[in-house]
Amino acid sequence: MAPHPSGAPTVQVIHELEQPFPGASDCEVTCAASAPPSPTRTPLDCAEAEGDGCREAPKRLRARRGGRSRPKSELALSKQRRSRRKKANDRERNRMHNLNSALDALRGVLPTFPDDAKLTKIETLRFAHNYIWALTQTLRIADHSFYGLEPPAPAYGELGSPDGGSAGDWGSLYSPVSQAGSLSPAASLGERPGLRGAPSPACPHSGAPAFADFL
DNA sequence: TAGGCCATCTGGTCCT
DNA sequence: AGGACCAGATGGCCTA
Repeated sequence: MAPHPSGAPTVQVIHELEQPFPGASDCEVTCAASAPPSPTRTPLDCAEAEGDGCREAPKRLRARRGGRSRPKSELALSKQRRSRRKKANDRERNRMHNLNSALDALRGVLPTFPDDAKLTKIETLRFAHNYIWALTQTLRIADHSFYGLEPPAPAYGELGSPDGGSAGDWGSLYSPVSQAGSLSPAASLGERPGLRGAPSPACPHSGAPAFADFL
């Protein structure tokens, strides 16, 4: 279901899975920077072709009027502007690649089947949110049963899962418990044919190794 | 064909 | 001044 942009540059994340927070290093950003020119059209080209279209006009006037020093010709300024824009575009592209790398790393540690369709960005975030919540609940319950204590009051809000599922219920990760507009990954996963048949609620991870395990 | 998802560009804003 | 971050716009790809 989730689209796999064929033209888009592939993000390498395998090595990052071993890092606490992949993509955090500037080196990596720099490395990514040398990658892939845009596979699609570049509006910059259009802008260049149009020669700083009418959108730029007011700013140009401002620059001309307010310039403390204006040793540069219009041509030089235009060149400088384009150069700066190009650099900003590169940085923005790298920033987004970096963000996607982190997202891919996150996908890698979430319990899904290898042949499942790739989680979309929003699904990944929602799933991670619930997954963390469920793990927390499990830990808490295990803790208290070990010490023979009464189950504690829910820590996350008053009751239930972040999405409104029942507390401590692994199934809440995978079953559609959410109301419309909730953050539940389950809801969206349930809607996706490729993602049906979730891991066993009793042991989510053992039944579904992360993608990274198969790489 | 419509709708979802995505990558990219772009201009604005804030921060260093 | 320059970089980071953000949100809006745009267009491509894919699936139902």
